[in-house]
Amino acid sequence: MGRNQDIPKAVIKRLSLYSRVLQNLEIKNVQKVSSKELGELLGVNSAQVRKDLAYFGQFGVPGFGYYVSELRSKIKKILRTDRPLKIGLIGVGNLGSALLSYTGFKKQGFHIIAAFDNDKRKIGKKHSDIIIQDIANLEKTIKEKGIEIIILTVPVEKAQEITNNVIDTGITTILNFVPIRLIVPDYVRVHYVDLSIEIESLSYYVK
Amino acid sequence: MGRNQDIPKAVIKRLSLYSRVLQNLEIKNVQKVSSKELGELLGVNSAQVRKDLAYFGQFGVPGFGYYVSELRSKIKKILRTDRPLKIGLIGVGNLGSALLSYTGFKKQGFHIIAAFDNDKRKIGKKHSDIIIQDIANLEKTIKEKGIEIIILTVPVEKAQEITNNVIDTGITTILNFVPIRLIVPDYVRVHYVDLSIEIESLSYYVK
DNA sequence: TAGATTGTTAATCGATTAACAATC
DNA sequence: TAGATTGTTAATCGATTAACAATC
Repeated sequence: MGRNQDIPKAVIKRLSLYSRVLQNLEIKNVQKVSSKELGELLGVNSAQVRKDLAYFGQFGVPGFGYYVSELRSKIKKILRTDRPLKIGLIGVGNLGSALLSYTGFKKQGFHIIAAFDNDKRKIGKKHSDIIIQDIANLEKTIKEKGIEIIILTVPVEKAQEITNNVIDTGITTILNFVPIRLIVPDYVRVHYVDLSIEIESLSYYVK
Repeated sequence: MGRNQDIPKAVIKRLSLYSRVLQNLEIKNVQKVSSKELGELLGVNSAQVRKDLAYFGQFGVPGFGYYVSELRSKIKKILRTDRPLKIGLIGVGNLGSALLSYTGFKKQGFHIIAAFDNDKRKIGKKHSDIIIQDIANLEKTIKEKGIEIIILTVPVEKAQEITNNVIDTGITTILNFVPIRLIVPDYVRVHYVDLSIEIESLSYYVK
């Protein structure tokens, strides 16, 4: 399972961006694209596009460029988004319930298939086609449904404890919206989305 | 107004993180902190902490460290979050309304003071203490209320057009949740929060 | 074939880390 | 004073970009 840990995180993020741009080109029925064009659409250098792809193999035709849909499907395979991703969400508060109903995920083929909370008033209620479950069922449901990624939108005070529980179930990939640095073992990957930090660092650039 | 454009974006983001960690230390009544301790709390090298701060001046006491609350207030001054930030939000859909009621912003002292939509059914309705306004009033309200930052949560198809309108009002800082690269003049700063890209790049690390 | 663009190596650039004199 | 930690310069590391032979 230990996949090439040595590929820079920035490369993986750009791969996702390439994938989306290629999707847009596909919709427009564009057949071919060069690294130069792809780079321009994303604001990155053409050499970087080629180098990013070179980490994973050879996908282009010298003198020609890349076949749009072929490249896209290969990138999706690399990212493993060539199949439905099984996502669970913990903490159905403001942000959590917004993410549950966020159509942007569905558009990209990402489906949240389970949601958990500890609030008795929420448990059992239906939200965007899924029934909110008691967090006590976390391990059972994660295993039954084969959930691979957990989105964390719980209160700060509970975040570390719940993270520990999540890791105990065998989950290794977490998207954390809670403004706290989680302590996790090396093999667990946490990506942080910190809305306040985004605002605060934008503030510096206010004219 | 042209502030030091040459300070790396990563430094500004870390500054926001330092600020939050210092806030937590303040709450715990910790008086002093060294660059080593601060670095450990954030997973960065102590030399980096010192170097980041050195961009802006000398804040420490050799042989001693930094006074927690003094350092924090100086960082807040640099980031200009030592005063209430005036934020407007455009697009009161799922994500937009979640951000309106997101308590995390308020906790950090960031207040969304205006929200806009073009849906007649939403306009005039109250949401988290603010009345949703017609987007036709964008320029007027931004100027009247002195809004400095715009959060964009509109549908993809309208994002570029609305961005153009926003820029026409004189706004130069945008937090964009719409999964599209916005075309803006050089003096405008756009930060992107792209939830699908976060999921897609996490997918690569699924075991 | 001539033209174009890839894949890849070498050069450059920038950011991170180490080291240490200055100093509290 | 001795010990500790800053601020800053120099060394290292890694990522980006340029250049070009290979090749369609």
